[in-house]
Amino acid sequence: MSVRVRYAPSPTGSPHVGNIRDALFKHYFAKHHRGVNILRIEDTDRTRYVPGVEEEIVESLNWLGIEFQEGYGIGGDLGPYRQSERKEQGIYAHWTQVLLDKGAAYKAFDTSEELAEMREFQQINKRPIGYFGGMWRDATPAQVETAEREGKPMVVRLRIPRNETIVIQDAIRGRIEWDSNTVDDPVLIKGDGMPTYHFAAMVDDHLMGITHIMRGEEWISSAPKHAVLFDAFGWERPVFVHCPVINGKDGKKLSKRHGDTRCLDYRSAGYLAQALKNFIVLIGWAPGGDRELMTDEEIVEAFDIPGLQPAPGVFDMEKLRWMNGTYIRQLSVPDLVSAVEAYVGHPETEAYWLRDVADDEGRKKNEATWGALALLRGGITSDREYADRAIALDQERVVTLADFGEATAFFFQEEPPMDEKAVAKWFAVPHAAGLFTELKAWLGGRSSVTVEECEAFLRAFGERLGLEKIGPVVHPTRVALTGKTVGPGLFELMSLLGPERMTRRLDRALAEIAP
RNA sequence: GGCCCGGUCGUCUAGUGGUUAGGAUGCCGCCCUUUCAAGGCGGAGGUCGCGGGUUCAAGUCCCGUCCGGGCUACCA
Repeated sequence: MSVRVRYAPSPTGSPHVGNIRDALFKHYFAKHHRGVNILRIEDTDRTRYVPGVEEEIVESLNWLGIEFQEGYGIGGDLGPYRQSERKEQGIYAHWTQVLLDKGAAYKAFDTSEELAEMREFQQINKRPIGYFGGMWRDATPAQVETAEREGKPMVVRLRIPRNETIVIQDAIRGRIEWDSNTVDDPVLIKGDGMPTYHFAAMVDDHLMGITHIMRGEEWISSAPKHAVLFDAFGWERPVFVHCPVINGKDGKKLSKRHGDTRCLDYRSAGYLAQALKNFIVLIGWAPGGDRELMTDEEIVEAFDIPGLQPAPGVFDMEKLRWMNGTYIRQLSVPDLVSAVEAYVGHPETEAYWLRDVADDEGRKKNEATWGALALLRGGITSDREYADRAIALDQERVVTLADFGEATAFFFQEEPPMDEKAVAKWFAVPHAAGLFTELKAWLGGRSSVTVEECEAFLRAFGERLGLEKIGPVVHPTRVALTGKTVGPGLFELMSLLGPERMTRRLDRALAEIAP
């Protein structure tokens, strides 16, 4: 039988890394088995519904190249793929009635106050907390009829069998069992007529032919309810695959301060989709052996249940940064420049760096980052070839796409800011003025210089000075030309800057030495 | 409180009874070198949560225990 899985987000907020990892596992699992991945929107909680999130979910998924063969926005024979629409079609009402007719579910008319009271009582008496029947599980038809006539609030609950052992077979953890007396009767249909996750997801999973219920391990506790539901219908249970979750550095669920960033913010921050995917898939899954850097094809080939880890993992930002850097370095120059061009040109990039942040220092840094990026964007429009070559020169020196702003800034600034300490150190060497003057003279009249010519000139100058190492010649020149002590190879950068720009910068340096 | 899941360097992990417990990241050092990176080489970092067993042999099997986490909603 062909594998069918589903990614079923609730549109209650922007997709974060945890959600995306879930989607990623299903994507690779389906591809590995040449099966089907379905996108289903679970919008049964109207109180938490956030408009516009569906679009962001789709955009996040598209950015990462997570594929679906069926579902919301794609289509398929088993739609609709949005649960609120399925509810409108009466799908859940129909299957609720089936359960009611079988006696596998029952109507309950407790008020929320009564429920709260019940829980309080259970807490005080140290009893298991939950709905284990109340007065409605075994109410007579007459009592139910009266309650309905009085218009009391009603929910439908699943009748969990008592005094039994409920066993599920988890594909990662093996056999898991519960005393059915510790499993309470879950609500299937809420007071507003909407189905709960427990009901809608399981009914849809069956109707959509889902073969593997892959989900986070936080669902293990509800698994017996779901198993009982499948059994009550007489449906074959899918394979349960409870995947480990991603935790923050504190070992707890991912939170804002621990890297649970909005998925698309990684794009805005300059991460490559492929790097993020490779990194995230490796949390909670390993291909065996020492493999880490993998192409998408290799991951598809290797991804399967045996590599899934039972223990949750921690999101390590530093390792993501390393991986992103190696992915940037692996890009061909044409691919690199188009990635950078797309990045600086994306409206969300600017919005990301310029958005409100609480601390002052952080905001200033972000503004500076965007300032440099905007400079690069301007450079690309005014002289694309020049900009592209500048980008290529910094490929080895960045971790994210955003780093290209700062790294290439001096190429576009008419008067790059000078690092004062560097000026103090390198403009003070005795040969500085002579070096700049000679270089200027050498440049005079030329329209361009090659890397080799620059190197030859500076080496010759060094030799005339009797220098063994070329450092004392290189460093002052670098500072004069870029204002900085770090950056791409000096000869390469000189060739790209060209005689005109260099001459102006040398004039400025000379003025600095002897005002 | 109850139920359930988990536990190998800080972190991600390899490991399926016999390995000096391996790799990656991060950290430190050296080399290369015009700087910073990148790259190469090396180092520190693990009593495999702990305690008992079983076995000639245990990270690997069994029992107990501790710690962490999840659920305990008419949220998902």
